[in-house]
Amino acid sequence: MDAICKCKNIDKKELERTIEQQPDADTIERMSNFFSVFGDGTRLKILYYLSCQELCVADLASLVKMGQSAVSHQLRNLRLNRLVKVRKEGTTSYYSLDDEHVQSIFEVALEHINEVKR
Amino acid sequence: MDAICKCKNIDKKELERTIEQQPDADTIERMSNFFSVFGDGTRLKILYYLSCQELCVADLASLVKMGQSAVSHQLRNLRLNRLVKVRKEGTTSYYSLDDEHVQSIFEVALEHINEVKR
DNA sequence: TTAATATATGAACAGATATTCATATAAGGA
DNA sequence: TCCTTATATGAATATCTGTTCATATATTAA
Repeated sequence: MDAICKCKNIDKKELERTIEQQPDADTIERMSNFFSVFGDGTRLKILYYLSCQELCVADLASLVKMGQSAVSHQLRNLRLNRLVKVRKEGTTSYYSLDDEHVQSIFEVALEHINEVKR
Repeated sequence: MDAICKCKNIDKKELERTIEQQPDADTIERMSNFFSVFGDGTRLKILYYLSCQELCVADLASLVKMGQSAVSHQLRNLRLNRLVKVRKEGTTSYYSLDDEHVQSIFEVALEHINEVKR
């Protein structure tokens, strides 16, 4: 503990609790991975559009003004992270949200950026 | 609109509303930027430790098991994004959280990754 | 079967990002 | 003043990530 805390003014009892209760490496990795998914404009737009209604790849591509391939890659990312799901009908794939947390995540982020508006 | 929606089964009235109400480019950029900050394990750990108590750079470095420089760079990032603030005392800098959303953000993320546990 | 359409995916490339290293700044003590 | 300590920061580097391009797969129509 001495090796860890060289500063005065630090509550060492509190620090012990902090270390005991710290999230394990796996949790940290899952969390950072989860947030990284939201850390890209294209994916945010896709999630926004899908929060309104189910849409096919071609429509999403024209909505986000990006190539079909790029959108398809991003949808794969979102699918692997369990944020969207697919429904196939003939050759077209209809995507929709697969997580009810997306809305609340968006709300907290909007609160933050609105407070920080410079 | 025809150029946008080539698929059947799409509610075009809803699509119009979706486009009208879509967040502007600036908002999208701020949001993705905000989430990117949380998309890194080192920063997540720092935020966790600071959610327990104010800490100096050296202590944070030994807690996250990383060099002083790396931590300092990340603290700068967090500071620029208004997530932490500094208090100087002599040569040491004490960092603490500067945003009450951090807790709620963490909670939503934990809910998600706990549901997705594979 | 052949052609057309919708989507998926591997490879390549460009741009972004985290860490390290070296060094600068700045305060306090000897 | 000189030395030590705590932190900050610019540059370099290695890694990661998003997009594009080319192509594969699969379904439907002719």
